[in-house]
Amino acid sequence: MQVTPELLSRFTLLKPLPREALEHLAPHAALARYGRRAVVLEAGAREDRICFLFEGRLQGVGFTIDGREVGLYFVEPGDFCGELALFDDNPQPEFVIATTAASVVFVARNPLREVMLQNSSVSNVVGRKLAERVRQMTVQRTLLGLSNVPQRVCGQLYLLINEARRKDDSGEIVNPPTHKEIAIMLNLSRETVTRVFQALQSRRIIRRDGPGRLIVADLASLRHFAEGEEEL
Amino acid sequence: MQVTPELLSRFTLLKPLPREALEHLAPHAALARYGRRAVVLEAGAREDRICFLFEGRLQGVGFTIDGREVGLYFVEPGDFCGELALFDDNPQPEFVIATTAASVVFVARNPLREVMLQNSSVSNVVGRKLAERVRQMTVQRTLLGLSNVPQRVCGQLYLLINEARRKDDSGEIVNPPTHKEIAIMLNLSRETVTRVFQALQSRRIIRRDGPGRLIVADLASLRHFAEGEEEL
DNA sequence: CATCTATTGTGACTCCGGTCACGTCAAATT
DNA sequence: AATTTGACGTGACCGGAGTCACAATAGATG
Repeated sequence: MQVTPELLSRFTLLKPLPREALEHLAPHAALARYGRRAVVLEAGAREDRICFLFEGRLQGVGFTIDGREVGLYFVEPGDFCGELALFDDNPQPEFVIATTAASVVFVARNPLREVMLQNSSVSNVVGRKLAERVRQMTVQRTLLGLSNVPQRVCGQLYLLINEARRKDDSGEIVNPPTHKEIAIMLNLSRETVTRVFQALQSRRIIRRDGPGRLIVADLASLRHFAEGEEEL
Repeated sequence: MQVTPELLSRFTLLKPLPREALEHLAPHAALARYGRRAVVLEAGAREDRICFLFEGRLQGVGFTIDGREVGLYFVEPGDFCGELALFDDNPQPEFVIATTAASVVFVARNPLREVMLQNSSVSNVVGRKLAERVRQMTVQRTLLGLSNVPQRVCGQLYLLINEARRKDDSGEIVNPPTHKEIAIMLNLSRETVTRVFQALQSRRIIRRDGPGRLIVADLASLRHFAEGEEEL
């Protein structure tokens, strides 16, 4: 499907690009839709395109030798993934899977790489974004160091809100990940996540609102638990 | 202390640089020595220099809210750290600590950034290196997904050998990390790591050789355990 | 509407790694 | 040489998360 420069400019990464660069990229971009659980990027493959998420939610997923799933990161609308292909020709290290129905824009690697190299301000943006991902991974890894498991879950929830947008004292997460998807991010079993969610719901800290919305009613309390100032 | 272009060119990152670039950088470089446990880079600080490790071993370390140490990565001689400062002005996300006495070369951020931007082949190299770090973190995170703990330790040992150099069927690790330093990489207690090491030693798979050398006598067996084909 | 499938909810049991409390040992420091 | 320090070694105990099994939903799908 045809992609317009306007569509491309709606992504924060591409927004600062000059008009001409966007027009150069548009012919090499394509829109795609995926159903829940579909594989968007394949691990081990030499992907020749970068994936920009328009709507839905993606998750980077790895697999241990014994077949256990490992959650690496979530991709929120407006963000992108598979950007390692811009830097070298090594294969994509992890799978990227749609956790909900999702629509994405693929941009071919080489044209984007050209734009990046020609325009130094652009390579700055891409580099910054990659650096940001490293920071994100560092935070996520640090979460795993928490020995108190409910604390870990609260911390993850808190991160999820920040990745979306956070209002004053409450937040909502659209297309929230399933318990299992959260569990693999935190090296926990699905049941444990369920139990923590139950505890949070009974304390009116979180609440489900229909199918695709999770509402954090009491963000302050959530942060308390995430920071270990109070035990669940 | 004064640093020569020759010294700089001994680092794999800087090796491909043209002579003139190295001469441009040399005046902005300084050699430094650190004792064991010294802090080389400070978390939260806006470090204005990149750290190249000449000899010794460094470890990236984070801290959880409850004060627990989290091991993020090891830095081997020839490698570097603190490179995020090349991409943006955000603070260094984690501490970097010398796990052994170490000598490092600091290169000021701005001159290196200039060299990187002027010479597109250089920014390629730096970008590749950052991408490689993301892959490394992904592998490390995947290790944590293993439910079998001895397997996790063997996998880490195997990574440590690869980061150094690996010979046919045995390898050695100079300046091996302490049990505690390995433990925080794997979300384990120091005692657990000790017990696994004991098991590996009694099976003649690993062996200590003096203070600063750990010898992997049977690399094939180590890999077996790392891949879960045999249980410890 | 009926059926099927995936997600969520919940209890019981087990086990294994953390914690604690030591002891040992080697290396650095005085 | 004596002392101190930090790393390594090891046992006993215990708690808590994984696992298993199953029920109850809720969404998809025909």
